[in-house]
Amino acid sequence: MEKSHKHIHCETCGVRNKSLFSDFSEEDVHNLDHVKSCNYYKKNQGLFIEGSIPRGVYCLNKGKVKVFALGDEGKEQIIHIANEGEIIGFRSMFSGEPYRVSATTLEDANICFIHKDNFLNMIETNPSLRNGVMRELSKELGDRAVLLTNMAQKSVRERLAFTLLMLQDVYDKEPINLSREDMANLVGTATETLIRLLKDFKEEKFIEVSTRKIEVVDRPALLRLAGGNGH
Amino acid sequence: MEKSHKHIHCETCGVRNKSLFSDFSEEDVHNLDHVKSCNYYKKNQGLFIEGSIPRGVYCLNKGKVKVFALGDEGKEQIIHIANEGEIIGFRSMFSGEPYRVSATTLEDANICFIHKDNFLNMIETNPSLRNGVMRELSKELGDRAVLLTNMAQKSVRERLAFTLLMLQDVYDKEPINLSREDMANLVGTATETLIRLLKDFKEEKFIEVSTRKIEVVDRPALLRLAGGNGH
DNA sequence: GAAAAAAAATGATTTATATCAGCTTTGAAC
DNA sequence: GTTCAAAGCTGATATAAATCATTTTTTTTC
Repeated sequence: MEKSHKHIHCETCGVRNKSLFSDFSEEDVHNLDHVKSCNYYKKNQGLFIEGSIPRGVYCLNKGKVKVFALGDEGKEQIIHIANEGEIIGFRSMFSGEPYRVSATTLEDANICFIHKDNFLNMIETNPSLRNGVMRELSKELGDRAVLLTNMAQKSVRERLAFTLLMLQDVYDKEPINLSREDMANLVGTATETLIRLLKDFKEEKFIEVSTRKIEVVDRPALLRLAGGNGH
Repeated sequence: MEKSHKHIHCETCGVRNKSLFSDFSEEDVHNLDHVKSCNYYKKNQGLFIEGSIPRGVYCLNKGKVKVFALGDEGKEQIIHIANEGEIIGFRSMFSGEPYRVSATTLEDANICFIHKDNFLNMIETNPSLRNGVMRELSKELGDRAVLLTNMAQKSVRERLAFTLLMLQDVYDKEPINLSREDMANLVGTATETLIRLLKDFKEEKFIEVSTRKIEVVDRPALLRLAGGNGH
């Protein structure tokens, strides 16, 4: 169901330069290619879920993945949207705990899997990977402090502006393509509220919307809103 | 102003067993003691502030420290309360960025300082410290996913219950002793709202309050509230 | 120990946002 | 191309929580 035997070679992987494996030696890359496996995932397919035990890490070759926690009423809180080149699932591996979050594809995807033992071994023996991982963990910790502050102190309108800017970066030149529900779960609001605010933003000419696709057309305005006084 | 020359020896430090240095060899401890410096901090004294460049890490020997980010209107969002034995400030060091958060003592404190170079050197050469740091980073990242979800999805009442339980752990057997403003900045609400809810909790016999000190007397009730349906 | 300052508490009012209910459009499946 | 389910949208209403304005209590300072 989820497996494809089409192997993507790390040696020629187009997104490796964006990844934590970017400064691997030729030998390391070869070894990496040897131990990893490649899988094809359909849209909305789960990679792992909260509470289960990590078996390894996932390396995104193609496609985006949402990382989310479940609230008490089962509502998803999206913590992060992972993009091509990103490695996900390594956090819980170091802490030895079960996953604290779940991950699901947002579109059809090619994702490689590296078994825990192999990955931890690479961490031990490869200082540059290790440092990259530590840098990544630290950076994300900082990002989350900002997210938490936004969530606690900003209005939904401000958070939406912030989120749209973030999404624009993730989707790069392409239009943002996310369900309203996912977007609401990212902003931390009700779907209805999100829809109403999107309409406002559209009328205020901050964004352009065609069915579900969204494009940011007035970045400075959103920046102003997201940054400071959006009242 | 902030310096005391009373040196606290790592060899006999009472909280070292709770710290990331707990399984240091005798030699490592001796070396650590040699490179660190000890300082006395008064209540509400800053250790470092958002935007500045990390010079090293801080190891709490005595006293608690609040770690917080500043919102756009200058309101503090408290991210974490660090306790004795904790090492703080190492996150930004790995990412090479300026601090994303600030840290200030909540009470008079003894805090040791380890210079960046020395700390990074220990990380390089001491796998157990390194693994401890990675475990710590990962764990905290998981905690923050939960915090973010709480902030996005729970009511202030539920978050207060959650926060009180957390604070009870931090203060251990002692009563919680935090200003109402700090507590509000931890819960993510207005000070007035926090005060009103504390009154409710007191009337519902979940807590006992004497002036500013708070004791949890009905932990199960708070757990129920914090966990699930607090409406 | 009185005076001043800071923190805590209370009351009244407003408002942003959730919730509920119904309607419409879109895209998928046959 | 028609049918059906899911996603998107709109309107009405309720409410949790912020804000503003005072008052009271506690803590600090001289």
